[in-house]
Amino acid sequence: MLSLHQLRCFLATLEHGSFTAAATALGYAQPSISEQVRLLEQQLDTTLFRRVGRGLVPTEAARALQPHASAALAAVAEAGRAVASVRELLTGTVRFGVFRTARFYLAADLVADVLQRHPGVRVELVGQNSAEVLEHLRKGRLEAAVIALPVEDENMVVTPVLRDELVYVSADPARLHARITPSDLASAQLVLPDASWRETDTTRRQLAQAVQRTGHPLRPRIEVEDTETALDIAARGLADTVTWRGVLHGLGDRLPAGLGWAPLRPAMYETFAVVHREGELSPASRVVVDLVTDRMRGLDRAMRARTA
Amino acid sequence: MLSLHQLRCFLATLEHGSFTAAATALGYAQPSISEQVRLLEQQLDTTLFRRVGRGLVPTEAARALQPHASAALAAVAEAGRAVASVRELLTGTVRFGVFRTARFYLAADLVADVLQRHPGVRVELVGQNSAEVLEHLRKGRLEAAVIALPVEDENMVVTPVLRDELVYVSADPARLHARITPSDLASAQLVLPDASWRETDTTRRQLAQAVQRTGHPLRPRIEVEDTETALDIAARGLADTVTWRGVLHGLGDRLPAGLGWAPLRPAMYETFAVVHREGELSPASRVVVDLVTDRMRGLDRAMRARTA
DNA sequence: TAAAAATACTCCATAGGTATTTTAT
DNA sequence: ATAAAATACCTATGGAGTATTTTTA
Repeated sequence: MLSLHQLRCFLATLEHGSFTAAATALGYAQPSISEQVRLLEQQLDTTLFRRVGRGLVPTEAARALQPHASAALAAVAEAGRAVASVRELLTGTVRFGVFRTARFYLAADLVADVLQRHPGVRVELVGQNSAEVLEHLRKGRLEAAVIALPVEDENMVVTPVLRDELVYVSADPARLHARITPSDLASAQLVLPDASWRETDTTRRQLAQAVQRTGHPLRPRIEVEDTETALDIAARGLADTVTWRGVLHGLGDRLPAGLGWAPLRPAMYETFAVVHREGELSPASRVVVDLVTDRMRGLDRAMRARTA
Repeated sequence: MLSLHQLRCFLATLEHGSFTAAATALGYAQPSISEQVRLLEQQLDTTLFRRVGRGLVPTEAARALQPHASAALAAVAEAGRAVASVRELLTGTVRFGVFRTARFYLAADLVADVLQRHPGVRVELVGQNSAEVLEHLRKGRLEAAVIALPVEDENMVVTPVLRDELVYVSADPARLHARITPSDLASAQLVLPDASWRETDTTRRQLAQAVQRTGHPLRPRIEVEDTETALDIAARGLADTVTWRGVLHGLGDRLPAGLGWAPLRPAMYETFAVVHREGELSPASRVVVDLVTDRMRGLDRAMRARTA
């Protein structure tokens, strides 16, 4: 089969007019070049240079070959550049898995950070739910992510970055007087998010377990997908809900008016961690992992400070 | 340096999703493929496939590489096709050297023959004079030609194909009564072609030698480049000229009216030969060489028959 | 348990070198 | 006599194989 090396030797010979000159230009010995061209001629079953005296004259076949040989070498050079440009984060896509409510914690700031450092890249933050994202990590479709623990997989590198507390949210101040117990939850009219993931979602399972111990099932009156929808419904007084302090913190003054919150007792926590497979991370993922770790840890400190 | 083989292995792996499948498709053993991809990754300093479980997941770098790898392979395939197409005379240029008056012998028929057999090719019939064409052959700029002898070069394969006789041409029947001797030539008012080549042209030299022996120089009254111009001038009665019987034969009824001819005594001959360098001829030249040899030999027989 | 990648190793083709010869200017 | 290609021969790299081990679904 033809080789790029043969084409390189051929083009150098064509350009410089002799094997000797081509050899000098390419940094080889003359016999090496003439051998490569000979092989090329053999494989193409044609003469590329007439050996006339001590010179070479390109044939018609050589003229026909030239542009395609150049194109092949150019494509390979371009291939190298394209890969380098992805490697150096000048182009390409940076993909990162996130838990659904990550937008309340990282919001657009993460994307802004990435784009500022690497203006050429595309960014994809994917993930509907921690369990789903973990599955993507396992299958190799995602390289790294920030999700809720637990992650029971010894092939994953898990770096906890933020511990958050679950709180009870209601539009009715009366319902917020006391600290909320599992039996309060069992009797409450609740609206809960993550309808599609209720079986696997870790928060749901924690809640369900706590309520279960009171002898009652966890039966939310309303189920929706989105946390903000649940908060909107709670703000209308249609039901109460449960969410992370980090969400309320992240929403800030965009929190629907009239809502208040109270802690659960016993307290329920969720820990978020940056997770990726063992082994080398791509430069792109490395960048996002570092940024997310920083941001989430900073947020963790900020929230703990507010509690203290 | 990157190799086409690596790119082929990479693309097959990308397409089939595993080294094993790629190896089967390409007809190699699995370790050979994974080794090639490993080398490619090393040379590009990037990971192309994440080894996840017993499967492979292409990275962003792999996606960036793919189109360029395909382009390189396509260019190489195209290179092979282009060369083959020249080799098979489907495209490309057929170049052949001819003496200046060849058009009277071969005319457009040769070109018609070539184009009929090989409709895709370009044809170039080049040459102003046998001496110039021989120089082109020596320098390798031409592969084959039909020119006037002598060809004194042991590296050339010389195949005589037609012997032609020089004749005296005049518009004045009185000057054609006798057979023309060198002293007649010496005293005649002559128009001769090949003005630019008078030093090297073999016919000129033959004529000059014969006239020289009478003690006079050959001093044509008029010199032009083109044979037909010389004949036109002769037809106007401005001077007599000398040309080949083959020219008159080739012109047929396109010979300017009023011209007649007479043989020279002693007779002077010129032999035309197909000439090419020793060694393999390209298929294109082979075709033209064969066609020209056939046509010229046929013409030679026809002209001898007319003389007998 | 099955399927795929990785590893270890052996073998051989070939790229590349040096030295020399041939050829043509 | 010079400059270039061709030839001869040697070495080392690396591509391809088989056999085996490791990993994971």
